[in-house]
Amino acid sequence: MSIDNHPMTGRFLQGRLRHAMADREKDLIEGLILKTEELRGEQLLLKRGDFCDYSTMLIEGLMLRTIHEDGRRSIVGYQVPGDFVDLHAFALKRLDHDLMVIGNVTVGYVPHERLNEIMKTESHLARIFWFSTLLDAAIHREWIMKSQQLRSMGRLAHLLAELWYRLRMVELGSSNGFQTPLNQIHLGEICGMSTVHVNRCLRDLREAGIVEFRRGRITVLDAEKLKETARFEPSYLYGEGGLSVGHALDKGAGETLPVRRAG
Amino acid sequence: MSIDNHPMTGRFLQGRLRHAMADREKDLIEGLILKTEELRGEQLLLKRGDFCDYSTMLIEGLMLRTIHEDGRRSIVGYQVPGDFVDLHAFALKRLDHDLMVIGNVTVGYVPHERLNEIMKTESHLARIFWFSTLLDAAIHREWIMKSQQLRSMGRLAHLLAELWYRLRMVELGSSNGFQTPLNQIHLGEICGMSTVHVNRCLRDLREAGIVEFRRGRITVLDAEKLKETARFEPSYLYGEGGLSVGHALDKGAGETLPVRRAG
DNA sequence: TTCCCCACATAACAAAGGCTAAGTTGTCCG
DNA sequence: CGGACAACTTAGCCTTTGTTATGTGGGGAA
Repeated sequence: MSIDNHPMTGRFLQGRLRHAMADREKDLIEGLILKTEELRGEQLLLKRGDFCDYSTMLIEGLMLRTIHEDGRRSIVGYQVPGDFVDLHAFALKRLDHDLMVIGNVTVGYVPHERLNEIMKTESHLARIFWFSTLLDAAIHREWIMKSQQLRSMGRLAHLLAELWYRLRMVELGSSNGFQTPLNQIHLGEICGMSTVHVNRCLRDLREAGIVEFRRGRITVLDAEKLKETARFEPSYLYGEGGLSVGHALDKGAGETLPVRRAG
Repeated sequence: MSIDNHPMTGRFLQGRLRHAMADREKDLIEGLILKTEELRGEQLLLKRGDFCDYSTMLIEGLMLRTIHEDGRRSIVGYQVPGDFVDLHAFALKRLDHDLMVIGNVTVGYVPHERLNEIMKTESHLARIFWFSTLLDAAIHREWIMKSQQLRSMGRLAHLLAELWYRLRMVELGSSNGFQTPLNQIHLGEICGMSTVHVNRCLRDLREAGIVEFRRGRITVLDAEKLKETARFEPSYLYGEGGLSVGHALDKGAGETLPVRRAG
């Protein structure tokens, strides 16, 4: 297994830039976690606007980024195990959205003072951390594009495909599906559609032999059709072999290529 | 005027954290720009997946972040003067989307080797740069929420309200409107709706006495109604007086508050 | 076991928005 | 001054999606 010997942070950037970190750096990250906490059910972890001088690493379970407006909730992102969830808070100090946990969750807390110390001396790690926050932004952009281009069934399929892919990147989920604490209301809050319509689309996906949702258990019936329905193209997740190949953050990579322009 | 004596970068983080930078730091940033270029019309500046070892500061005009899929174009973000456009490329090295210029644009190029040098010695500036990329992510999240919560007229109103606000943050636009190179096709590509429907919504907005779009000239007829229709709440832009008050990136701010949790 | 509750499921109607197909207007260019 | 072109405008029809209402089913608590 590749969760190596880091029980808390072994999934951090797994499948992406984990290979670009030296063992010494992985140890440093592991040492950042001051304490861990187990939570269950659906609860608020951090509220929009709260001052915050620690960050959170998600160790087990699922977390949601939510925004409440006019009494209605939106889910603008989610995080899977291994994600450094609110590294944002380190640079922004106040979040523009809420963080919620859902299901059975284990989180690790990282005080910003420890991060500060490390960032001063470890410039490569600082870049890695920055990189990891930019991954979230890339996912945001994909969501924006999908909301513009796909009808509801495609958006729903895309969410399921992405979730499956992200879980498998960190060695969760299986080749024929995965488990999730999300219900149909959550799916609607993520895809921007009514619960009734989520249900309609799930029925269509099931009857088309693509994917089945049953009380938190997602069974992928036809991975190829799912990918097609969702127009899922995972390069935006910057996995190994994708856009990040030959990445400048790799251990010891030089940066000597000349400036060039496209077009 | 507050564009101070930095002709290229004087708008960088204006209205947000510019006040948190020392004059010495502003000089450093100004010195980053190797050369500038003027462009006009609608053209591709950087293509998805291209390797890239410089970043771009937008000095004048408008830039778009676009993603093409199945022959259809999506606009997933835009930048206004003063924005450090693809600082992302510094950390990611390859972009997951295209960058386009539109209208009459002046850009400044910043080689990554210069950025590298500065980041090593100037940890405060490094944090400022990180902060500025997180601002883009916050905007992405707001767009996601708006796409989930608002119908087409609201989304269109939100775009116009945000653009107006962001331009005014950097002392562009006026109290009753602004000029933009965007046409109704672009508006549709941003809001995820057909051009025909953009036109319908613009008519509705005009007839409701809210805002008027006429060949690149936006006239705000009733700022209050616009804000209301768009449910526009600008705190996500982290302007002065908003979420970033008492910000830890302020010059010389200490970071001594205790860890606390919300909820 | 039985009840209760929450998540899931379906139907019928209404509203929003996509698509096609024409116009119309303004601007630039010869 | 007239033609060409791009941006804008409107109408009509049809699909997608929201809304309201109501029914079903399975798991946990008493």
